[in-house]
Amino acid sequence: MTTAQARRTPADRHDERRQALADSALRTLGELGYARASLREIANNSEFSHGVVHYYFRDKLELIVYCVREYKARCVHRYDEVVETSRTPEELVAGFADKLVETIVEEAPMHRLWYDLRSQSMFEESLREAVLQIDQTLEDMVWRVVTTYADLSGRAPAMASAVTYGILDGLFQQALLGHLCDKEGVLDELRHRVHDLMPVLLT
Amino acid sequence: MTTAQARRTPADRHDERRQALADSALRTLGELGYARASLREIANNSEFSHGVVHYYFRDKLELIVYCVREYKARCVHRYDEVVETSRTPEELVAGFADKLVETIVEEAPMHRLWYDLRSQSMFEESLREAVLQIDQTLEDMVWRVVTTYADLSGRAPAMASAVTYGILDGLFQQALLGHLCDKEGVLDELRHRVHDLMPVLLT
DNA sequence: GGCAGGTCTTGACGAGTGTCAAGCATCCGG
DNA sequence: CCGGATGCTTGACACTCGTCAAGACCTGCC
Repeated sequence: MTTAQARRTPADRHDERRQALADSALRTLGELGYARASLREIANNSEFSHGVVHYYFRDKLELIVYCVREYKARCVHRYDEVVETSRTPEELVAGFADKLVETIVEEAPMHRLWYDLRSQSMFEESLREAVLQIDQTLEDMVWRVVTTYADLSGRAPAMASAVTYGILDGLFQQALLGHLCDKEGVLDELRHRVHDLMPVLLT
Repeated sequence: MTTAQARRTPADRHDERRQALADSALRTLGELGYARASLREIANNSEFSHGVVHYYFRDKLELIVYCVREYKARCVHRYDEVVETSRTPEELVAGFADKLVETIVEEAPMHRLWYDLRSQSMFEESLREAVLQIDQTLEDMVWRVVTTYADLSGRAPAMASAVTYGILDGLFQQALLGHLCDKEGVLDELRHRVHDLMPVLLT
């Protein structure tokens, strides 16, 4: 029936457009934030007109949650390569720290959107489920880094997964804010802090 | 001239009303967040009507920045008593951890507002000055706790002030989100985590 | 009392919002 | 070549927003 037999079934086309729309939305959301990104603005930054949103999504919230889940899926394996290729603890720490800095430089809009949404979820219950799910995914991602680091070091993580994530997330958020405020040296500081901190995360 | 000689000079009355309006605004902002707290809603939760805002404040932004600065002034000495009365490191850690938990329970709306504003400042430049200033004040507050803890322990802080703040802020934010999402045991976890973490913050 | 002055309410404005229905375009099977 | 379904645009709706001007209220002084 619906198995992928033909080149491009109508349903595929539908999903493609949905995806394209979500991509545009994500760009606009990263630029303006959750509150100020209107559907008209989102549509303006895409190849569609403002009415089409309700053809592919029930309402604004469904669009945004879809976007953010997509972002999650795209972002969650950002550190996998570092984890897999590192052969020494020093190599992993260096790779991890560099990747964090690179993330801030290249994906600042996406990540300020994430912090925006997480803050909004403290007010809007309808966002909480998606936010908690994504937060868990990020925690798992960090945990993969730290457990690998522990293995390479022949030691064990000193703290629970959530604590480790909370700490690193705090530092990352601080650096992101500093970077967006044009504070000098914030990226190098983050790199050094990660280097200093990682050993502390093991027993 | 303008010295406080009379019972209540007109200028005083003016400031009192300004303050009362700011208090109402702060309550509404804590309830709805930065984006959804309209001037009408703020006025509804006060003894005034919606037009009066522009009598006491130039515009919405001036009102909000005024509110948040007031909040800062009110909140910045929250841990002073713990710092001043503790005679042993254990006492200080326990008092600090309890106070953090108490803050989440009693002042959750104010603090989600703070995180909301800090996120918004990543998008709106007009908020950054105030946000950075408040962030620094919070960092100083945490630093007072940690240096006192170090003194009582006869040791020295292991990390820079900003790192220490970033770490604790990360954990606090995580606990606040969990608390607002009705996650069980989140407050006790925070308490234990602070107990575990504080020794790590010293050399 | 009456008349300023500051204080506050009311109502309106234009701009912007999410949503949706009606209609145009485009494509595909007959 | 046609006709219907699908995809998309346009325009309108009901609403909310920040802002401000016009006037009412109120208070205190002559």
